[in-house]
Amino acid sequence: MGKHNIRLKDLAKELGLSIPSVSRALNDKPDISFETKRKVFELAEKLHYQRNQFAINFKNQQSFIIGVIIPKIVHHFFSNIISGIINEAEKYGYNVMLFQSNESFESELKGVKTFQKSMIDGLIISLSDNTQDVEHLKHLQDHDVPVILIDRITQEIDAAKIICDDYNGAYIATEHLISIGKSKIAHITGSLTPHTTKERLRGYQKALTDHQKTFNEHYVINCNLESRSEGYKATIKLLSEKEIPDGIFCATDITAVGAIEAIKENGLLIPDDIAVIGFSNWEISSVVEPALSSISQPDYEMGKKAIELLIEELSLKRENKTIKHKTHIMKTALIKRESTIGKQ
Amino acid sequence: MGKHNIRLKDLAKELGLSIPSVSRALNDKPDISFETKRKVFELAEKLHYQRNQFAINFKNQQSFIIGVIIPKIVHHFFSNIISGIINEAEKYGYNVMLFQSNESFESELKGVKTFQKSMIDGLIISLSDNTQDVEHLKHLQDHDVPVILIDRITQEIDAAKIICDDYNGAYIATEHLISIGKSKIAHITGSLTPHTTKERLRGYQKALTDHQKTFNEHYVINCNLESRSEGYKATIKLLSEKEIPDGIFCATDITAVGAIEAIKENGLLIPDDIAVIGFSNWEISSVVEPALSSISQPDYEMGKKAIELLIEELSLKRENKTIKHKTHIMKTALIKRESTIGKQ
DNA sequence: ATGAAAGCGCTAACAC
DNA sequence: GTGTTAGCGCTTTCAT
Repeated sequence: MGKHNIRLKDLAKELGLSIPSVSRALNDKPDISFETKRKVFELAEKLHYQRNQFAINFKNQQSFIIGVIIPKIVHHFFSNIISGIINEAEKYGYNVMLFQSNESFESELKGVKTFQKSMIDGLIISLSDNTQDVEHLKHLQDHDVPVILIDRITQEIDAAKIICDDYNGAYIATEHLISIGKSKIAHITGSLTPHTTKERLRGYQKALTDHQKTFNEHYVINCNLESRSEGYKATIKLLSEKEIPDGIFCATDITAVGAIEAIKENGLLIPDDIAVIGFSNWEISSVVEPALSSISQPDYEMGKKAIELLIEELSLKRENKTIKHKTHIMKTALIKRESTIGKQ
Repeated sequence: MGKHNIRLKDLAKELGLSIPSVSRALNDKPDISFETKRKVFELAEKLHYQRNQFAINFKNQQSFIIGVIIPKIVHHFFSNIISGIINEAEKYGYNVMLFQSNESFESELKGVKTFQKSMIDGLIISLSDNTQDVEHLKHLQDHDVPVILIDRITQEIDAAKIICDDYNGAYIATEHLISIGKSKIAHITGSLTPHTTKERLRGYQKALTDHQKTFNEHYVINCNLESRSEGYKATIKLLSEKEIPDGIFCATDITAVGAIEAIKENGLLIPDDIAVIGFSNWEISSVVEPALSSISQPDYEMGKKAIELLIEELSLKRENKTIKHKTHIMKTALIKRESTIGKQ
């Protein structure tokens, strides 16, 4: 900000008052005469006085900035989370500083470090896929900065966590396929390092066994979950099985789009021959043909909740109370579309 | 950040040195003995000393924070811009504070104000659709905070601007329709307040006249550009014209998806009966059937360029040189898909 | 090469 | 009610 700004000093001189008196007036303290207050406000208004926040932050050792680190911004799920975070943070007077790790652990590390330099009051982070070590987060905690983990969590650290119920989402997705009469259900998944994919696999398996369907390990295919062509290739592989599946639960919508492509190309009908369901309920799921059934995640609400938990910890900290870190599990929902229930 | 942090004072006492000496050592100043430097660094390392950035910001009256305000985060175009901004800002050691106006002028105003309180070093902003007045931005400039306008710009203020060539994008889109033999070309657009839609309309018209096609004002339909169903409705209206168009240029991809839906429902063939082209080249454009031709915008690069311009102005400011605000126009590109050229 | 003193703008503690 | 003093942590003169 510019240097030639009005300071308390200037107001004080102009009014023949002391600096603290002007400060008191502007901060609406009780022990100051109404008349002085009026004069001070008047002049401050006239000269467009603006508090120097640097001085205040320095004095209070508080920035009113919340740091947010996510793997990537250009992603429906994460941008919705951010949206929730920003809108909610504003209500509490907090600003949001954003950084993306691009799924790189080194980058994440760097982000935490620069945030620390910027003296953030708290951190909300969704770990990169390549993050194993969480010393950087513990280090923040040691410096009294609350850390909230969101979606991409880890059990390696004692902190507040927000996840959506990937297990249950996968369970109801699989159960839905069973409910429409499918029994040979495949699962396209990705790296099983992240908590989310692990949980989705677990939900899928549990739904199968709960409904006396056999779990066939040939039916679980791993691929890059961000890529449509990978979903396509994975499905081609499934179609080459001696017994081809009659239902596919994909861990992401984009792979499901690839799956649909592959199935149609092979002259099979969706959902009659093979039903498909995705996960995340992106915009594309209603655009693809047939429209894709999916599991919706409460992304925006997760962001909102993250701020709530952070604000809570922040105020507990302020009162020097002990903090019991909470874990919030948020509900997913089944969105039925043509790829499972056909044209209605 | 925590209160119980190590200060220069602590290091100084421990080493029997003065505070300035320790400061000099840590800042690697020339006028300090190598031996002292070594000792200081050693102890700093051992005690995990961390500069108090609040003090430094206070002293320098600089935050190394860049504020970014965009209409909405959950939007392919804007999230890509942000991505470019953040990745590029990092290279220069700047952090990015993000805010969304949700297309509300009041909200935008509030965002600028809280950013100002957070002492941002510069602002990159894409105006809300409802912003007419730009006093809030001029006010920032008065306080020596450079402002960069991106995509949603205005001529009401003298500041650096980054836009993509909407005019030319619309021109080549329309020309492309003409080149595949279409002559009755409609345009689905939205509110003409924003610079972007105005330019797209202008490019469309120019391409028509340049190629001796008649401009029919019934062929220009206004609707909400964010909504697929609005695109659908607009197209239905076009299909009720006594002479229905053989090509539609939609100002956004999502309306184009609605258009495709309407055309298919009416038993017409794409592109044979009616060709469709969108604008922005979202992810959905390659998922819809037929795949949608579109105009791609260099969103990520626009974000990157915004930082470059900002950094440039910032360093000119530092040297007290006069700043000549630049306007950067970035190229769009034609992406041909089935909706205009059919299956190849 | 090092220390002493001053100051960034503000607020809280202490006087009167 | 208002003024005086001090201090947040750091850097930058100015001495020596």
